[in-house]
Amino acid sequence: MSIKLTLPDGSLREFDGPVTAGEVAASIGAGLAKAALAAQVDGRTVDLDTVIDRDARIAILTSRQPEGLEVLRHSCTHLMAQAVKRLWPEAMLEDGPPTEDGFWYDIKTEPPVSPEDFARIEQTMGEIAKENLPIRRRVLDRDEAARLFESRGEKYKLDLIARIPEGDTISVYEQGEFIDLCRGPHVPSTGALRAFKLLSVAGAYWKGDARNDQLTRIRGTAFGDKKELKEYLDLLEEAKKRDHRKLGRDLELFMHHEWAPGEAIWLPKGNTVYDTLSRMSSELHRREGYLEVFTPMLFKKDLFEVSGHWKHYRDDMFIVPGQEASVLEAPEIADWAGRLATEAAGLAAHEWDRVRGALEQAGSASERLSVLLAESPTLSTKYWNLFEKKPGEFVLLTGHAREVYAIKPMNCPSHMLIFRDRRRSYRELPLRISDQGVLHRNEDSGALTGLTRVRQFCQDDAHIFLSEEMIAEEIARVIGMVRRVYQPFGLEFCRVYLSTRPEKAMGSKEQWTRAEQALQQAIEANGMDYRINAGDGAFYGPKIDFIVRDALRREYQVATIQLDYQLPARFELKYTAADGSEKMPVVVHRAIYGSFERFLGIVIEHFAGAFPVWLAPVQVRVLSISEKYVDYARRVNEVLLDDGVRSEVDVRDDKVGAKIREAQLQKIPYMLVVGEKEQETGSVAVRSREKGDEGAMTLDAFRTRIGAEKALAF
RNA sequence: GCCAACGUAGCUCAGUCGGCAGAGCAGCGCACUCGUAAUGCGCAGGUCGUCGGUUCGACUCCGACCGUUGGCUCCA
Repeated sequence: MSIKLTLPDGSLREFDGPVTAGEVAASIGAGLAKAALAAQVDGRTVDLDTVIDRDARIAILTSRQPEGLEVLRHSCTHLMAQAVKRLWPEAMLEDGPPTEDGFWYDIKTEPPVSPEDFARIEQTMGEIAKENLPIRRRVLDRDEAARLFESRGEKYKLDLIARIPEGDTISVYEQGEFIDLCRGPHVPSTGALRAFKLLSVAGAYWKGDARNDQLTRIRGTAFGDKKELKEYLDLLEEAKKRDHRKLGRDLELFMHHEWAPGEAIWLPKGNTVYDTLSRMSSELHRREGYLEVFTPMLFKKDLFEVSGHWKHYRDDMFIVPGQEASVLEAPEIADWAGRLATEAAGLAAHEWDRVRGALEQAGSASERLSVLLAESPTLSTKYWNLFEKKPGEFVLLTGHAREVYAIKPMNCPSHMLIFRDRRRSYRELPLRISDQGVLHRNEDSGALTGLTRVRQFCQDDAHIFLSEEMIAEEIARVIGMVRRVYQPFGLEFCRVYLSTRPEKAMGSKEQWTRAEQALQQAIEANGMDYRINAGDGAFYGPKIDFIVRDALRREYQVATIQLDYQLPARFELKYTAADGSEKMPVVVHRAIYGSFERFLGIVIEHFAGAFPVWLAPVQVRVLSISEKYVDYARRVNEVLLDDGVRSEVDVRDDKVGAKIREAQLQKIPYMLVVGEKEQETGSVAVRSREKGDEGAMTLDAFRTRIGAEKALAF
């Protein structure tokens, strides 16, 4: 019986009988056989020793294909686990998958593995690789598997086995003394693993639950060869150099303070960049028919009760108790303790006796006040507005107890109020309301990082009120805007995700289907590459997320467009249709930068702090060669300032080399060196950040040049 | 919020066994008046994150808290 295999290039290979994937690789070429790590048979990734006994499409995987690299990394995490078991025989393994850029394994050791152990582990990994142990797959039944891992004391593995669905094949992979429960596939032997590196450790909970055991997640990465590994490690180095937190400090863009955790303090230069982004965005939105508004930061909680945030989002909101309560400081506590003690002396005898008895046990003013309020019903009734909230903390209510306010975490609720402010006509739709208001979200302390995750931020936010028929066209417009916004930054578009109806969703299935189709239509009209995230939509509507890639090819989710059927219903929004009937609009939430803070963080790293002229906080620095030319340098600076150029002047007593060095480190796009020659001819010697010395030109010529380059980019 | 590590001058980082707090850069002053990535000399700079405990004595050991970082969870 002959077997016909189709290769990826379409060519056909015939074999006399069943063959392994490895044999197919060998029949194609010795080089391929050597590089082969696994194979794909009819789209399924399998081990090289898998026997193929029928006609199929086959592709041999090496570390060049993403699928091959994934197999390599998966095997590498086994290699690491084996090394850890050799060094810590009592170590227990949990789970160890490959990831997008490496792998990790959750391991329980006592004490936990630390980065100091990496060198030893890597060395042992190298030894095991050198032993070139064959990696073999075995299929076990459930009981055999359970007995095997039971005997090895791998209690987490027993749990994994128990969670494998009934009927699924249970397989283990064996290399030397090491056996791991694994679906596979894997590389043929440990010798195929040559280029790997351990990177970090972090705590991880068993099954991701804080109540469970704390495991150590050891992360590492692996590549097909040492060169690729080095390139990746260099990329990590480069990313570290570009870290927006470091550049933010070095370039004096923003700062943080422990008294404002999660909130950036924008320094003059950072504020200039921020403001530039903001102005560009406002201008674009104006041209696109958006109406910008300015709305309160503080609302009574009633607004959020209507919007649903009070119920669903309260934990993430900052609540402001109006003027209703104040916590007493020590002197006030002493005051109140004294005042109430005086009054207590005039109480009825039976009450006073009890209070006096307890007072004798009390030491501090805080304890005395606590006793007075607890033991005397008369006093605690009279001073109902004073009470002990927790031991030692006294709260004084000063009135208006019902007026609780909250700081807005999103703009949408206030925009609902704007729509509802008067009767709306179909002629006004789509009504586009934009808002760069300040938002606060009380993010978990452990989640905060630089500008990436903050508690205070602004968005280039807008809400579009429209009818259902308008959705496809309007979304297409928004997508057009999104592309336009990223273009000047040089951020590369990768793809979009369309997230569809989740399990728990509001609104009818038909309505969702219509909405999803409208979004899909808009995406296709823009000719964009997209993937569907089934069931990942918000409960109130489907959404589109945009992914971009920066200069280091790192991917970020930035813009988002979400359809919402819930808020219009909650706020009972309506407009008068052409036929005189009343209809409920649909709302589109959309942001393009997303948050200014996060976007700026991405942009800082993307440009490595070397902003293009139109975005640079300082566009020009004029450098005087010596004291004699200070006046001329100042005049040049004035002229540029009058032109609207962000220029400054360095007239310190320092060598020009030192001034250049400093301006270069500050990543200022243009340095204008002025000395005797320039002063005499009314010119400037131009040095650009990228090209270095460009020679002299007249000041007017430079003004023309910088004028063109500083124009806002969209 | 949870786990771990970290917190010393504005920044980057030393600081031995518990015994007087250190460097480079930045800053300030003076001299030099300079032509494309660091001129020289000098001065100043510290509640060693905060509070408490142990000790004759704490930057150092212990505890709590605050903050940062990495991860988890969350969010999207």
